[in-house]
Amino acid sequence: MTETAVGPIRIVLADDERMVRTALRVILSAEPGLEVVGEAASGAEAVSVVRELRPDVVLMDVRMPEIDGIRATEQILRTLADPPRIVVVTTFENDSYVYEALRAGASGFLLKRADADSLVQAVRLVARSDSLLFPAAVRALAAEHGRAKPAPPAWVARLTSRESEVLRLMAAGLTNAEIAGRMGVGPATVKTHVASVLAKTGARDRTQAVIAAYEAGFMNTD
Amino acid sequence: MTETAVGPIRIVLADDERMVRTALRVILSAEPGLEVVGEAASGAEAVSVVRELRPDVVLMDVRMPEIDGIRATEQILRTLADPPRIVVVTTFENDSYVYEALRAGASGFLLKRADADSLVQAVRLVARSDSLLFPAAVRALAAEHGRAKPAPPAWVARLTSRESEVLRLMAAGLTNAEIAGRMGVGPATVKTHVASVLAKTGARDRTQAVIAAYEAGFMNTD
DNA sequence: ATCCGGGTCCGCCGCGCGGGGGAGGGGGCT
DNA sequence: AGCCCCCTCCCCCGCGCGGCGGACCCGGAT
Repeated sequence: MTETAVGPIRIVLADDERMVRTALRVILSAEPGLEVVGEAASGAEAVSVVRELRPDVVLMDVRMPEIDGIRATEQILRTLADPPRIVVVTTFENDSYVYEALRAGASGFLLKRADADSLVQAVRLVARSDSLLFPAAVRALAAEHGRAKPAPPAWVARLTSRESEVLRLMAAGLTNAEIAGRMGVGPATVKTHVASVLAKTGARDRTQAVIAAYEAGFMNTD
Repeated sequence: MTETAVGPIRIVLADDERMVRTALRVILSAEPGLEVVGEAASGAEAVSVVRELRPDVVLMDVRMPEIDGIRATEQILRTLADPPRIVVVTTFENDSYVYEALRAGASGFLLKRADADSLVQAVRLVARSDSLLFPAAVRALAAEHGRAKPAPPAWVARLTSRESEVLRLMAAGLTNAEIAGRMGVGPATVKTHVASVLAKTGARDRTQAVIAAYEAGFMNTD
């Protein structure tokens, strides 16, 4: 409502491939009310161009030299007052960057294979309302997802394959004898491995070792 | 691209408040290329109306009598071949229903306070491309979030306050003696509680009890 | 009034577990 | 050839733990 009256939607394109930028420019410029005011071929350039031109919308590729689209998005949203809406452009919709982009504050996503009309309307929609199709709840969800897996503790990598196996079975609630049976080795061997696991995890007993495994997200690594 | 040529976008409104339906109808009908073909005042009605009219887009309120919007969405997407895009209408954007709606397969969200232009463009956009602003990755994220906390097992509620306390300390890696000290009771008392916890959790030893606590999300309940 | 369940304690017993040490074999690195 | 790590297995010892039975107090339900 606010920007519709004051003039056209001002757009900056950030993509390292010239052809992509040209294609987008052609599509968007043909549309009344849309104006492509600048381009950038890298993340760093995107940040400075946006800082200078203050567009309403940025179409940001994820894979770019110097700084990728995610960090460029972060920098723009963090450093600018009244920042533009940022639409992230990806090739694959199950791209892992999607999470990070959401967390970084992207307002929308576009697939590179999207047709012209979708592109135009996505830009229009995003320029008007940031949270229309991306509720705060979704963003919170992404944030949660991100900070849920921060630290795979150092000791995980130090476990030998056998020790990992033993820890996994410990964390399944098996006794040493059961683990021995399951692994086809003697109980004494299992005890040795358990002792190593306790030492490496800094655990006092098997219970603490299991706790460490869970806290480390060790059980999710299936 | 496909539907634009073959005719107007056919819309069904599902909301238990007549005023909301009327308002939406007025806004959408005034727009060229959009046509409101039907209305429903409940989730159940929405399912049958959609099944009969086969619209392109459904605007679905979450809170409705009989069947809520979420389950109506599920039913529609599950039972119909070539189902319509469903846009969920919520009052608050951090509504917890957002997760479930995403998991149910909703293509977009609208706030009831959205302005007319946003509404129209959201409908247009969603009619054209389902996954444009909701990548598969986001949907997967919601699904993961959903099945992460489905079952707070029955035994959790059956624990007495003292037993919960003991289990929490067990899951912190403390020995019975340490728990006794921390709780200001005798070691024998702790042993009694531990025995109760083991019985209720179906655990064989404290390790399995701790596992049960983690699996039940018992440790997140801080 | 009785009963029941939660919380608090106490003993005894057996066993799985953890700590310590030793020993042999295989594979990789130098 | 050495060396070291990993895997394998053995002994003994001590203790925390889990299973059993019994006891008391108290508050609420019957």
